[in-house]
Amino acid sequence: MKLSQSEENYIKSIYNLQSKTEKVNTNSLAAFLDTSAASITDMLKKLKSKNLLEYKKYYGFRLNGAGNKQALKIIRRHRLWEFFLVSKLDMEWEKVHDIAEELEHVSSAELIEKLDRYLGNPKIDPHGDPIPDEKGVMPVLKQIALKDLPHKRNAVISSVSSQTPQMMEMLNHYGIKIGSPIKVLKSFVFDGSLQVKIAKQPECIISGLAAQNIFVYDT
Amino acid sequence: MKLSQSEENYIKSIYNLQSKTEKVNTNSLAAFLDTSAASITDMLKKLKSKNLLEYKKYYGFRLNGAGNKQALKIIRRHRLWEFFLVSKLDMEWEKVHDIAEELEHVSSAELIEKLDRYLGNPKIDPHGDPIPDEKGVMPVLKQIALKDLPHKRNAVISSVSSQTPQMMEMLNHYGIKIGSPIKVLKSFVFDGSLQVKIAKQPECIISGLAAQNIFVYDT
DNA sequence: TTTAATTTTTAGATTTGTCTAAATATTTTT
DNA sequence: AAAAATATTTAGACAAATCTAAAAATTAAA
Repeated sequence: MKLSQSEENYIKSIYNLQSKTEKVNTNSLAAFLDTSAASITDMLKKLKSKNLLEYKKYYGFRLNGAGNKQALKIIRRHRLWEFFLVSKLDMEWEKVHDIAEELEHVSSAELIEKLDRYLGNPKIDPHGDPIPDEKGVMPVLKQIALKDLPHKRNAVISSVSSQTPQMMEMLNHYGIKIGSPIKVLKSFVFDGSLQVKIAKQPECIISGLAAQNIFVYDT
Repeated sequence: MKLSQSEENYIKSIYNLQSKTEKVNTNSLAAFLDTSAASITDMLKKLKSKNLLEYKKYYGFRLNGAGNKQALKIIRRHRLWEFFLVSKLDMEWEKVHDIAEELEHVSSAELIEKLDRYLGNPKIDPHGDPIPDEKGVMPVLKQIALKDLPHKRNAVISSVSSQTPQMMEMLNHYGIKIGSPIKVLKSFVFDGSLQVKIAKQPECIISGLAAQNIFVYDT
C-alpha cells in the first residue's frame, strides 16, 4: 500500500501517542501535530477507509494490526536514517531528527534493507530508541547500569540518570553520547572505576559513581 | 527559497531540455514530464512569478540565472545520492535513478555538504554524469581514451564506444562499469595492452583494442 | 438532571497541482 | 494571403490536505 507523506506522518504520530495512552483522542493528536481538530477528523476517515485504524465517532481511535505494521515500517526508516546521519555523516544527534523526518518517506524496500546492512543492522538509534527489524519487530534490549556491564561486551550508551551540570561536563569531556558504542576493558575493585573504550575515542577511566549513573544496552 | 517537489521537478526537467535545445517549448516539456500542456502553462506562471524563468507567452521559455542555480542544486543532490547508493549501498547503477529522484528533494544544505565530504567529493555519478560542486559549478572533465591515460593517474570510466555483445561480455567479465575508478599500472609496448586496477577488483590485463574503446575522465 | 463546558464532527472555503475541453495564437501549407 | 494544422493558453473542474466557524455529541458541574 502506497501512502502519502501526510498519511505516514499521521500514522507515526498516532503510534507514538498510543504508546503512552490506550486510546488516542482527536485533540491530543491535533496538539501533537500542531494542526486543527477538523484536519484530524478528515484524515481519520481516510485512514479508516484504508483499514489502518479502529475509529468510532466521538470514541477515540487506535491503529489496528495493519496500521501498526505501517507505523513500524516508517519508524524503522526514520531511525535507520538517523543512525546513518550520525554514524556516517558525523552530524550531531540533536540535529538529525528533522532531516530523518524527510528521508523516512522514501519508501523503497531495497534501499532500506541495503542501508540496514550497510550500517551493520543497528539495534538502537542515536537517541537511544530501538530500531524495528525488517519484519517490524522491535528488538528487546535490556538496559543495565554501566557498572554491571560484563567486560569486553559490546554495548551502547542508552541514557544517563543524573543530569547535573557537573555530570554533563564530564560526559562532554569523555564524548559520551546516547548511542555511542562502549566497551568495558577493565574494572578496579578498589573504587569501582572502569577503564572503557567509547566510540573511536582513546580509552579512558570512568569513576564508579559515574558508572552507576550511565546506562547501556547490552546488545 | 523553498520549492515544492513539483516545482523542483519542473526546474530540473527544463534544465535538462535546455541543454539540448535553445528555448524549451510547452509541448516538449509536457511530453518529457508525461503531463498535459495546460499543467505546464500553470507551472510556468508560478515559476515566472518566483523569478526563476524567462517566459513570454507563446514564445517558449528558459531558466534565468536564479533558475539555473536552483537546477544545479537539485542535480547535485540527485547525483550525490546516486553515487552513494552505488558506492556505499552497493546497488546497481541501473536501479538507483528512481530512488535518487525521491532523495533529491530533501533539501538540507548541511546534509548535502556532509554527504559530499563523506563520499570523497566525487566528480561524476555512476552514470558518468558530472556532479556540480557546492557553488553549482559543473566540473570540467576531459574525457580521454584509456590507452592515453598516464600511469598511476586516478581516473573514472566514463563511456565505451563499441557496444557489441563481444565487447559487453568482456566488460562484464572485468567488472568495468561507468563510474568505476580505474588506474593504469603498466603498459606493454608490444601490443598496447595495459595492466589496470578497477575499483576493488584484482588487477587485470586489458588489450590495446579494448583500451582504445574505453574512455575515462582524467580527474 | 438540567446546564455549562469541552470535545468532536460537519460544512464550506482555500491552496496546490492536476485534468479536459474550448478558445486563441502561431506556423505551415496551398 | 487565406485556410489548415499545430501549439499554447484560458476556463472551469477535481482531488488532496488544509483551514475557520458553526453544529452536534459527550462529559462535567451545579
